[in-house]
Amino acid sequence: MQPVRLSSKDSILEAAFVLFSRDASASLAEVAAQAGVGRATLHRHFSSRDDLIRTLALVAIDEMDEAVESACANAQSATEVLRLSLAALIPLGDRHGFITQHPIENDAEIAEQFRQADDATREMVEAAKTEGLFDASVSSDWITHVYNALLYAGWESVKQGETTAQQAADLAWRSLTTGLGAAKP
Amino acid sequence: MQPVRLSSKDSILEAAFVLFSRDASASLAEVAAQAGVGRATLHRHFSSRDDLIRTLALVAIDEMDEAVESACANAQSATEVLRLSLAALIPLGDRHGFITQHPIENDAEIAEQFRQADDATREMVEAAKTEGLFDASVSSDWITHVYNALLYAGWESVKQGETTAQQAADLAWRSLTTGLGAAKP
DNA sequence: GCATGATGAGACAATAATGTCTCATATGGG
DNA sequence: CCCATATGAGACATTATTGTCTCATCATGC
Repeated sequence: MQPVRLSSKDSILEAAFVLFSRDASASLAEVAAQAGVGRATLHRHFSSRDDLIRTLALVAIDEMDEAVESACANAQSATEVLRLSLAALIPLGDRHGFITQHPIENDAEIAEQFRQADDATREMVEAAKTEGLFDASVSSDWITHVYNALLYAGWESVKQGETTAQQAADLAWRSLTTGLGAAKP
Repeated sequence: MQPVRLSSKDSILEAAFVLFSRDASASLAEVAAQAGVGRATLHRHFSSRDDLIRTLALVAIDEMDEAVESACANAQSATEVLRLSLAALIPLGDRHGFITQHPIENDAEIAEQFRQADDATREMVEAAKTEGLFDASVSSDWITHVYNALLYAGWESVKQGETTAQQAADLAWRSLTTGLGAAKP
């Protein structure tokens, strides 16, 4: 058994995700307290608030990329990539939320990486369209919006204890593809 | 023609919605500047930052209630209420976003009002289920999550200029009920 | 014109947040 | 045991934000 305990740096990052996704104006003192480390230790690892925020964004993007890559290693189609990615991303909903609701327009590198991730989703959506997954008459922009929105809905559902991550992923996928209407007779 | 110009107070509220939904840690100086009023004027109308945030939350809930009520005045069924509410709420997406992503747990009154609004949606969902709109085997909690998520997706789509509010409402409704899958042969 | 009320600009003080520093301690490897 | 490193606690200076105040200006209605 490896120790469950995180390093100071990771504790801080984890605590910051939790706090900042709930309240972007939380102070660094709150973050340090939540992480169970001294305020000075936080500054030893992150030179400034901006540095912390920026690191969080990079970590979030990195974790999401990694989760998607690992989940889709053996995917046989764009459809499968979308389905597996959704399942892999739902547990990272706080990371996703953090990036979307933070003013990272200032940082060119992060904005660019985030744009790339969004573009990748849109490309997958278009590939899945050619596979017959989506109605070709609906814009890929809209489908991408819905994909991201259902990602968030799944995360919310898991966070509130209503479903497991896998159940949420199944529900989100079903909602995306066939909707929630009663079965046609 | 009434003057298009808003009162100082309304200018501030509007600016605060725009800024705070993008960056919850925006300073009051930024809000005042965005509103085109002096910082002192902001404090004449709102005694403190908390007062402003609290007022924003109350206004947001109020506007959403009013929009729903007005849109659904002649609705004949729960299904219609949901459809019309969705269309009415999408243009108020910034209000909705503001409430969901702010730490208003501190204020009992606002938390209660927000909970009531959410409960009302869930009740409508359940009523619509008995009308045969939704698959009865899917939990109302999940349907409510998806409803809110699509509300947000519609707002995003409108904000980015991809669709009009009406188009977004139609897309969201279609996504909710029948999904985005290709038509079955 | 005059009074009234709202406003913008800016000075000001109080407060909160941030970033730096020191020192005592502990933890773990050698 | 000894040393190197990381840490917590807390003092401290700096900065940003917040909230108050005054005064000159402007618009509006009388």
